[in-house]
Amino acid sequence: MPYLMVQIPKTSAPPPPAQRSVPTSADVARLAGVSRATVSYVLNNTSAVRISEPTRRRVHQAAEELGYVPHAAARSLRAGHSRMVLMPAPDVPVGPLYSRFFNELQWALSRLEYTVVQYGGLGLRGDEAARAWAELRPVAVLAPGGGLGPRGVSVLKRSGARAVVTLGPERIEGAHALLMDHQEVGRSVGAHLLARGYRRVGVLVPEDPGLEIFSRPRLEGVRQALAGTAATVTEVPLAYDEKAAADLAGRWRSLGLDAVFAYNDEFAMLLMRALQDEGIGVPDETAVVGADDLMLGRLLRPRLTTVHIELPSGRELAELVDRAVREPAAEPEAHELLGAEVVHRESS
Amino acid sequence: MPYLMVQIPKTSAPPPPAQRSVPTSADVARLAGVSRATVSYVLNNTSAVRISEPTRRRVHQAAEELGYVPHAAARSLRAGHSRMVLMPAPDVPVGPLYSRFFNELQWALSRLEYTVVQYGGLGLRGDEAARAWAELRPVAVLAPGGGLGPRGVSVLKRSGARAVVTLGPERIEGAHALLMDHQEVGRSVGAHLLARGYRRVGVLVPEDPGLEIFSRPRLEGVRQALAGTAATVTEVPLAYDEKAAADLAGRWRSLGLDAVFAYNDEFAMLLMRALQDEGIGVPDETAVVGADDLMLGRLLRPRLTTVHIELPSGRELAELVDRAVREPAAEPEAHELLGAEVVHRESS
DNA sequence: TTGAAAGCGTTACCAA
DNA sequence: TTGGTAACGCTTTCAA
Repeated sequence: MPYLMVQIPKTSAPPPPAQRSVPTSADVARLAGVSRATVSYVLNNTSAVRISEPTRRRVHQAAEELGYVPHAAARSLRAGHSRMVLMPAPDVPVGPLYSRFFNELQWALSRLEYTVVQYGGLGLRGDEAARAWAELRPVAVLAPGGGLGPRGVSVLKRSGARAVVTLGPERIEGAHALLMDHQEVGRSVGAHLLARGYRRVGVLVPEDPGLEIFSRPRLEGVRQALAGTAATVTEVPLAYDEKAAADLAGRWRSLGLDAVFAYNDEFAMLLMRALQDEGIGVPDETAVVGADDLMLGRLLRPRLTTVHIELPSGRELAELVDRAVREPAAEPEAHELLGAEVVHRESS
Repeated sequence: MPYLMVQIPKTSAPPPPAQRSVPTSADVARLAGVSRATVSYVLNNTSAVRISEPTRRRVHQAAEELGYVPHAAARSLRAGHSRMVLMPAPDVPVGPLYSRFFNELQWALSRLEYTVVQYGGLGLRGDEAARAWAELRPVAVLAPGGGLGPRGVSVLKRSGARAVVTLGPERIEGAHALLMDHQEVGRSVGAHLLARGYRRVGVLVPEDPGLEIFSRPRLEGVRQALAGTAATVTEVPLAYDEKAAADLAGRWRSLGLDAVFAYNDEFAMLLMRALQDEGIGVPDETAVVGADDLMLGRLLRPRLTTVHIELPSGRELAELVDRAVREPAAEPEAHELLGAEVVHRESS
């Protein structure tokens, strides 16, 4: 941000207080009695040039003594590129499923010598955010859909990103797409309920707006699966809150539903408890289905029917990113990578 | 690329090929027919210099047309400092409590105009990691304890970090400390169980080694609370796994415990279900206490006694970081910031 | 009001 | 085997 650059030099002019200035490769060179070039050769193990063993030692020792650490910005400025893969930090607390997936991906990218960085620019929307990311000149950007549009992708590519990969429901022009179609989750639940003879299906929709990107498609998927049948779909908003659940359970019978898709396992647990406290039998009076196949679903009584969501391994994704970086001209790939399968247990 | 510089000035007609090289402020200057300095003045709203309105417009338009985005590395290289706050990305899937805390902190730091970056260097340990972080020349580093030692702190400070803040059980020389003493969690549980007359206390310890930094102190806390009393403490390892829990429940009675602290609410749920399936009454035969005060504890029957953990607001922490950055010479502060309080429900 | 030039820390080319 | 030097993109004096 421009005004930021104006603010700083005034207020915090840096007269090194109790802090010696940061050692540079020139300092190392001086202490070792060699040139900066030699320092660079030694510290980077440049194979094109041979440096004598005594010199190497002197350089290493000098670097050690000064606590020299190379300056990444200077290096990538000089090199004209970096190995940074940027992903925006999630702005909502994210479940164990997604969290594990991200970790695996991060690990796999590290193995391929990329530096993974999660950028926490929480105020920024869409193209604003893309601009902020572009300032860091990442070699690749991995962004959840929703925020990023074709303009954002274009900004990133023009600023040197060799690969832009979106995770989300739809393809974005110019970007590789990892399609995660949560409608598929809803569809599988719809089909399951239909097959088991349920006809008046409720779908819980969390009131937290941050979850809409998941909840809307899941709802829509149920609608699709039941379209053209005798079954009806009722949207039921619910906050993740004991009181709200109890209220809902109190007027549950008036809704006249024989089954409900509870968005995910945690909401399912919340609702199921409230229904049971109200004396409503699960699954006899109302079937309950969750999603995400968390441990807790197996621990409930009745055991929770849920949707197992299969994500690809982090390694595969890391390889996609790597391929895209190496072949930036290639046509963007689109991968459908969300497998949804109902795990039938006792609650439906 | 140089040859581009040669091409343009002659024709000055920009027929944009597929993938041009990244536009710089020099390109903007050329297109707008001004100097690079002027571009910088305009784009940064430098108040010290007056630029005519027509010139401003030309510059802005040229920047827009080229899709110019400033190069953060070059900027901070020149400026000699950045506003980047670095924190290592967590290497284990982390619970909702910690996750919410981090999000809040991130948001608060953004409000103070810091750029928050989570660095995902998963292979690195201790001082290795500190070196990698130092390469990015962050103005502040916020790191969970465990990994970082005094040497790491020193590396970071020598490389220009004006504040190093650790989150963890102990103070590290030279760094500000946000002390999160999980022993306190164990102590409060120990005191609670003792007061309610339990004498043979088991403590569940997750087998996942990533959780040791939390589980060890919690166990130790229980030991402390029960030291010098007639009560005994038994360490009970358990994997987060249905089968393991069932096995444990199968030999539960042979352990001769009348109460168990289950590490956290999720393990408590796992164990409680296994005990109940085995016909072991909770709390009559064995009391169960969790920790973290998650929603799910309220939904269990019997309702789960747990430990509510109070973390400070992200805003306060952000302000501590900001203060530390502005006054790097100041004595490192240490804040005790984990409040633990037992929430008594029905399972104990 | 604008422009020329220096310099931030690196690395790579070309000489010595 | 080593050293000088230019260049990466940007901001900021100092001059015009």
